[in-house]
Amino acid sequence: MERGKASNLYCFSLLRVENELPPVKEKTFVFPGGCYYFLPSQDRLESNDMPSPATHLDIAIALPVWGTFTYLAPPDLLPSTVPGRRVLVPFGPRRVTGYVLGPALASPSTELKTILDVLDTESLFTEDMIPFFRWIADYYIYPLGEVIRGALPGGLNLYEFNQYAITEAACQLPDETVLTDVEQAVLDCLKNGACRLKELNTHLDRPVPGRLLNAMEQCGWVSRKKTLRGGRTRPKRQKWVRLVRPDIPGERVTPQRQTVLDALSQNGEAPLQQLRKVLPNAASIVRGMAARGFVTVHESEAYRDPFGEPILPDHPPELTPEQQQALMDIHQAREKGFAPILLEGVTGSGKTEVYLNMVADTVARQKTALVLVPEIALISQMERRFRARFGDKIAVLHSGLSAGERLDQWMRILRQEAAIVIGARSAIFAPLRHIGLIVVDEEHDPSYKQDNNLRYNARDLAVVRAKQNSCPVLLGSATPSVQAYHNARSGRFTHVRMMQRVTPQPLPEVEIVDLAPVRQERGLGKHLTPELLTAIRQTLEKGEQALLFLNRRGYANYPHCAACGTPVRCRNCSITLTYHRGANAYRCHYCGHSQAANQACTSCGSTKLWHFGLGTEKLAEAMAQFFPKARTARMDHDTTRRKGSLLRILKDLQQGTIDILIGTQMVAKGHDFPNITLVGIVCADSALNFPDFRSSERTFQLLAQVAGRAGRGERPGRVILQTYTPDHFTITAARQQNFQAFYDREIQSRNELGYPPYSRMIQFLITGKNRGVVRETAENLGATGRALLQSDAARYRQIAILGPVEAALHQVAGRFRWQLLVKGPQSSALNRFARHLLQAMGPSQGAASVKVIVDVDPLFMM
DNA sequence: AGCACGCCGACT
DNA sequence: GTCGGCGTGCTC
Repeated sequence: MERGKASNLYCFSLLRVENELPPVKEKTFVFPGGCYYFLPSQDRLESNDMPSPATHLDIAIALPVWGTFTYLAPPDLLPSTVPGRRVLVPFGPRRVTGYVLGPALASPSTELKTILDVLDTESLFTEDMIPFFRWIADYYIYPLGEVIRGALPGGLNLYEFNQYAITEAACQLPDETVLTDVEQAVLDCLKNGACRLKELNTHLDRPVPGRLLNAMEQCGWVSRKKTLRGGRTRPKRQKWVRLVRPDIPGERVTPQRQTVLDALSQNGEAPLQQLRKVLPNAASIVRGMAARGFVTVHESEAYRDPFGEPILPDHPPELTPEQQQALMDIHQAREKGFAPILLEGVTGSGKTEVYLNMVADTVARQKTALVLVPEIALISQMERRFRARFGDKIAVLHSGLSAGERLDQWMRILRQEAAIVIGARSAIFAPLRHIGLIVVDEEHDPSYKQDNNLRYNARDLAVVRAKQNSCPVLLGSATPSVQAYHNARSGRFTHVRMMQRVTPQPLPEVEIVDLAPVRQERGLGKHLTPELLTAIRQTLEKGEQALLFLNRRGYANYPHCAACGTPVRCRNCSITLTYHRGANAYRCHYCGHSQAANQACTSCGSTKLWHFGLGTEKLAEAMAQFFPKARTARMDHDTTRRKGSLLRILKDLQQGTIDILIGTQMVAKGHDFPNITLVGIVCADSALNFPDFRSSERTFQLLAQVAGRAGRGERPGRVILQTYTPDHFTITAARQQNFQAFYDREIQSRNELGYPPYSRMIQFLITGKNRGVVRETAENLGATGRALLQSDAARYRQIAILGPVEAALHQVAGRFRWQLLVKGPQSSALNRFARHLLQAMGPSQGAASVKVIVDVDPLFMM
């Protein structure tokens, strides 16, 4: 209990980190590989107690640099330097974008520079988000300016670069001028237009030394100009045409003009865009009419609309007693202000209706609500239900939006034109004011974890943001994460349960089929047992739908030479390629590398290649063979990449034009498939043996979720689960859909091994193109860390270092990977140790070509 | 991140 | 002797 208390993933102890971390007073330094480290600017702050004048502002720079910077606001700009707005500031030799955080607390001893311009007329984030950003920067050990830049819509910032152009003189050089190859190449390239040094490098396909350009500048061949770039994302301006008078004496009303007048007669005004639809040359007609006084034209900001067709309003259904009870429990918990609540509800128990109810209540209290959904695919479903209930109060934020649409949604939220935000993990940064509720649907879903740049977990941040805003946060799942459940069990989270389905159907019956007897079969018989095939046949005969789950896309994942057995490997990664029959190509699912499939074995030259291993593509083909009359469809990353294709599949499924749906984990995620009565899990344990302590947890969640897709409609469901390890506790618990049984077993082993939630972890991922140097740096990091533990044994008493080891995927996209794991019961001490270690590594101890990535609370450790 | 500077080894 | 590679430090 004691240890559990300290180790909790997002309990209050984590929320204290902010205060526990004293400003660290070491010097700034850059970590090997430019992966910046350390540390805040406090060390250069004067220790005088004088508050700085009101003209001194605290600015976060939108670059990977540590600390914030103090700038002077000139009198004319001072009134507009409001927190949340962006400013253009001189930074070293160039001008860059910064974010106003507020007045500076103290002044640095160096001479201050002055803000050059304010880039926004309204703030891009609210003032109460600043502590949130600071918390994130501290906790995830990431530069504050980069945190903010990542949170805001992209493509807004301005940065200055040197831009080089060819001069007149260089164009008319006398023939006898002797130029080196590089010089000639540079001049030739610049003849196509001025560009940056970086662009020059890519054009010429070799690094051009900056000094060469300086020399060429001296000769008068090239000129250098500092140029601002960026700011490509902008609000959309729309032209409106307004009717002034329909007839003017002496002016002819031509048929075309009449068309315009008719179009305007209804509302008195219309967007020019709309007039174009009835009159293709409306622009020129309108221009003439405006000149003669028929109409006026004005511009205003327009929102780009990411929503699809309009939706009919719906009425809240009558709640089940269980839902009513859940709502009462939630309301009771929210009395306290901040209240983390785990809503554990079996698949089909109607959690969404509870969310809708809570959001309605929140909006009625004049507060706003944030709803997080794991994937874009699920957002459209959630969005439709919310729009049916709340109309245009909804804003959406996800990666499927264009940069412009994203900006527009952002501004609607800021201007309080949308009180409810639905989005994927990045929506945790939505600039809502007066947040009254945060909902995290499918709380356990690993896609809440961002796995590049700032490696945050939106579910954890939801709890932090709720805490900072004193509001409830509702984490919903049928298969809660071990961490969340642990919190619920220990009383830190309010635990609300819904264990019955809304429909009359009970949870489906799960039959386990052992794959061992068919292991020796050749071809498809290895993967498809008679039991499964019979069940599919019976389902089809009854005119019902079947879902086959196979967590592997493509055709075959183990292509190899028939003659010598050499597998077809990715040239950039330590992995075999997957054969995709549709594209007739081998593809790497890690780096995206693709090569044509008509190639010979690299080892023996044989052109006969076998495509072993079963992917969704091959499974779909097999179903077409076994059941020629059945209509099959695939739902995976490959078939849903195009916008709208997922909706198409879902619609076909609903209309009954699909009999067998084959899908990857995508089908496990919360979709409502009312007519599916059979779920076949082709291989339940494919993910069970991953070298990751969470593999059981993920497997259980996946199996229970997929099984939950069966029998959500009128007829009862049935699940066939094929496995090589029928006795594994994960499989038996998934069979009964008994989360409790799974959890009891899993939490015990976590405790014994000291894994989360009984400890916290920070992973250092060391990558680089030179295998030896990566290894050296990793070993160096480990040795430095161990030395540090010894030198400050009292402070770091409970911290353990694991590794370094070569990563399970030891090469991805041409970069070799090593990892080092640090583990300890307290997040604050661990955080401090990680910073200390990075700092101790110093800039000289690792080659610059090696990057060290810090991953706090890592989720995947491959 | 991008820029400037300064150190080395390999060439005229 | 320089040229040009690259590592290092700094940005209010």
